[in-house]
Amino acid sequence: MKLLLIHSDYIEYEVKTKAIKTPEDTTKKHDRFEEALTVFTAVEKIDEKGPSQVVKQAVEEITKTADQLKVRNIMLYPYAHLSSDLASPKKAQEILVEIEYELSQKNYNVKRSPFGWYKAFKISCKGHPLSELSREIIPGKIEEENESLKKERKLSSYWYILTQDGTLQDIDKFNFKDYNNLKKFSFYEKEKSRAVKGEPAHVTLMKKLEIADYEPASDAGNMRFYPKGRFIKKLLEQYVTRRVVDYGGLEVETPIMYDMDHPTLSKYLHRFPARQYQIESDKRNFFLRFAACFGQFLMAHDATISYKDLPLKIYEMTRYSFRREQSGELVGLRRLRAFTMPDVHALVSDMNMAMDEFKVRFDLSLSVLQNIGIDNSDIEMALRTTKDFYKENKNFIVDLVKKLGKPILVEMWDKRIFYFILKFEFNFVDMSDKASALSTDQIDIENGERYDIKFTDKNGTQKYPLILHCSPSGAIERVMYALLEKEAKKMSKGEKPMIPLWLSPTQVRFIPVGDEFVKDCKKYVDELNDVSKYLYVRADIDDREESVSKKIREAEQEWIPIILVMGEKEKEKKKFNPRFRIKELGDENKEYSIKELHNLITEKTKCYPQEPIPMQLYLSKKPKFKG
RNA sequence: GCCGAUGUAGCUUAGCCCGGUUGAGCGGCUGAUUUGUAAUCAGCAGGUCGAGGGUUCAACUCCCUCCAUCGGCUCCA
Repeated sequence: MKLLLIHSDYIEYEVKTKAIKTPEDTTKKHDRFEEALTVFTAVEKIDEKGPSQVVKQAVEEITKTADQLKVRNIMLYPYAHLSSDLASPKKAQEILVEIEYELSQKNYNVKRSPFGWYKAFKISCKGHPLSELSREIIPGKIEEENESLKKERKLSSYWYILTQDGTLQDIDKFNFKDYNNLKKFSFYEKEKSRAVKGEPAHVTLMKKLEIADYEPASDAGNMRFYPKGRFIKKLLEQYVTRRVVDYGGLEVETPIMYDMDHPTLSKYLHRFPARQYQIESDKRNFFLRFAACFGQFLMAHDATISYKDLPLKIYEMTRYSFRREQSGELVGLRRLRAFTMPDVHALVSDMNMAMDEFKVRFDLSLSVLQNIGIDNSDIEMALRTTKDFYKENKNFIVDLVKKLGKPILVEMWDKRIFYFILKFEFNFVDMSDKASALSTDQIDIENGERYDIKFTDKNGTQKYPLILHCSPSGAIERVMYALLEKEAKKMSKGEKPMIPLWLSPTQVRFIPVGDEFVKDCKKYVDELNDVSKYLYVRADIDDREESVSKKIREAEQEWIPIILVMGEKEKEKKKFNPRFRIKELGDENKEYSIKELHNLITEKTKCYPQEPIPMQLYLSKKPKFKG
């Protein structure tokens, strides 16, 4: 709804001719109001979604202004020309009558000029700074509708556990004995003594390891990343992007903000009006994207696509996507208001192609997570679909469960409520028994048409494609959260935590026993990187004037995977007795030459992105970002 | 957003119940030590006690409001 409020000496009108087919009945052809706040109003299309909300917000705005101006007289004046996207006359009139009623209940003297007529009017504006105000009202939460949607979903939603052999069991009947995490995920149940655990494990770790931190100068849920955190995030981004490009994704870049009034977007947008950041720029309003869908769909809308081009895969690593989650929901790297999200859509011709592609992307997601360092035992799968789809495609679905190799949670609806017909998620269950989705893929059967995306089929006819939405890893920050929580679990069992070798900012630390060995360390660091110009071994040197044991202690606390002490012995033999953080890395009782260490490391990291060390070579020149 | 808890130096924290010039460890700086596989020693600097208001002769301490963080709830296309 658009409002134009004018503090007037008087407002006067005269009814002339009909402006619409069935205008409001009126006997009064002429009226005048002295010392009134004249409120020109235009009810818009989107107001129809939440009429009661709009009335409430409009009344608030009007009374606020009236009280400020100390005015008791209010003239409501329908004025269609304030907007180009008007509500139906019937609805508009209802809303205006409702506003009139509410205002009169609050003891204002209210007049309303008749709806649907051309009128001549005269107005005298007082002209002081507050005398002319315009307001835009967008219905807030569409509460009633959300409620009913929720209820409907609850009523028609059924929960099962599906095992590899294809048995579908009611969730209450399933024996969870060997499936503790699935149980936690399925019931999201509370364990006995959870009182006052302090902040989540990964939050403590992300600060301690100088990965990421809260930024008080920004909005909550917008993080700062220190050099080490940025580095880990960069490598994850690169790795996921590489895998999607190998799969055939065409990487694009699209804007982070979009016009709220764009006809296609606004429909989609107003289903979830309370969730975006909004930006006002000149006279236009923009929202920050909450997914990569818009940009890619708008691009696909303008593209010329043949059936031969399908499946067509479009990809973007969104830095960032924005969602204004409720403040209480935000936690560390798990749930943010600004996050980095890989999003690959696939346009397909029909359901058969959709299902084939779904399988491919299922494998891709599983493999991406595994290679990152999150394997099958760390995740629980959920699958959501309708009863009919399940019945018709049972074998297809059971095949997915076989691939995962353990039972999954299934949610089924009587009829389709959302835009997708089939969706899978891989969920991570953390130290506090919270579950969060990582990878996901959906078969969307609505948005091809909604965005008017077309392809030409064999016969030359134009068709709407189905669209798959996939994030093969989930949000990158959330992947970091999962990796940290996974290590926290290890720590609680008394095991040493470690960032996967390919992600460790420092892989090797040299500790010279005295000043005179610093230059030898430098020589070896260079040697480690001279073997190949395409493979990096990230090494640094602790040249500070501290005791050897203190330097080792600190390297251990920094989770450095390989620690090498450099002294007379090593200089002579050209061999090291490394401290390996975990036994999978190497044998502590063996001596290693630089060449052997190089091979050991690159063997484990060569299929991952290669980047040099993101920090100073010498620890004496490294600042502390935290603590 | 709702309910509860917390906020003291860059970090971790003592003091607050019962009002009377904030105390320490780590880190930083300076000096000594030149170190062989998880903390070398000494000195120095560093605090509008989250912000604003109130009560009081006097507030880190008691009261109110706000902000931030944590936990729970709700929520998570």
